[in-house]
Amino acid sequence: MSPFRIASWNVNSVKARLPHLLAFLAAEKPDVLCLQETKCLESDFPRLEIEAAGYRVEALGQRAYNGVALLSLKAAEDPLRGLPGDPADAEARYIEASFGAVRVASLYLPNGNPVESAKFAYKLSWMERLAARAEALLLREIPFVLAGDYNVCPADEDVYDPVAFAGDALCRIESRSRFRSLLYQGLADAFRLFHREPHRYTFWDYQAGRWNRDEGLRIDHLLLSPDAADRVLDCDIDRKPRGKERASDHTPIWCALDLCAKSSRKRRPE
DNA sequence: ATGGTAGCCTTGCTA
Repeated sequence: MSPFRIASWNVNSVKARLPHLLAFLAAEKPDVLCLQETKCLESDFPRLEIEAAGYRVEALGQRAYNGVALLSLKAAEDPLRGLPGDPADAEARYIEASFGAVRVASLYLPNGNPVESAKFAYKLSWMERLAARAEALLLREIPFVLAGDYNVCPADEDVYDPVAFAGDALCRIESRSRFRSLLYQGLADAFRLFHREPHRYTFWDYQAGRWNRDEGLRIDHLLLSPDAADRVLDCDIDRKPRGKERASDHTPIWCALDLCAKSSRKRRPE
């Protein structure tokens, strides 16, 4: 059986990016594509065009900002819309569903700038809710992937100018320590399982020619549960979509899982 | 050099 491929892409408006999105689906044919910053209500989602390309749509949206979705060749099962832990949080930043044996989340973590504002506190509390969700999923002992725009550069080597970004919410120690906590819980940063080199980015600001100078940030991540990490075959960043005209400021990251592989992982006792 | 760009049912906000 061929590998199960999962990609994640912050498209910065699914309507503005529809031609590039359809081209990516046709060229790469991922089993699941996680989208962030769709920036539209579910009722405005370009569902017909995506379904005509052979993909199912599970979306959580709001007007103008945020918005996440799961596009998949096979139907999503048992979807969860919204990150648990705060009933007052109305921002459309998390959607999760099962696709056969693997569970996948598409998440758009709050940016958190400026750090003096309530936005930073919201970011940190959102990360703690994500950790709680990860713990609940880990107890299931299933392969799962938490994919998306984390708005966290895990280390200085993931930033083109770490000095300039030292105080930025994407690089602050509070953000990095919470990201590391997810790893200490048992999740694996899929990209770093296969690539040790510094300065590999997933985002380049539209301003100041950052793309042409390859001055970017690594903020889009695929975090794998132990049972997913046991089965991962490869992971990489696909820079091609960022080089197009009218591109998103982010480019896709993907991984391939061998779901037929047996895990040798010891189960927790009953 | 306090700019620059892109997308949003916009005239500022978010990134």
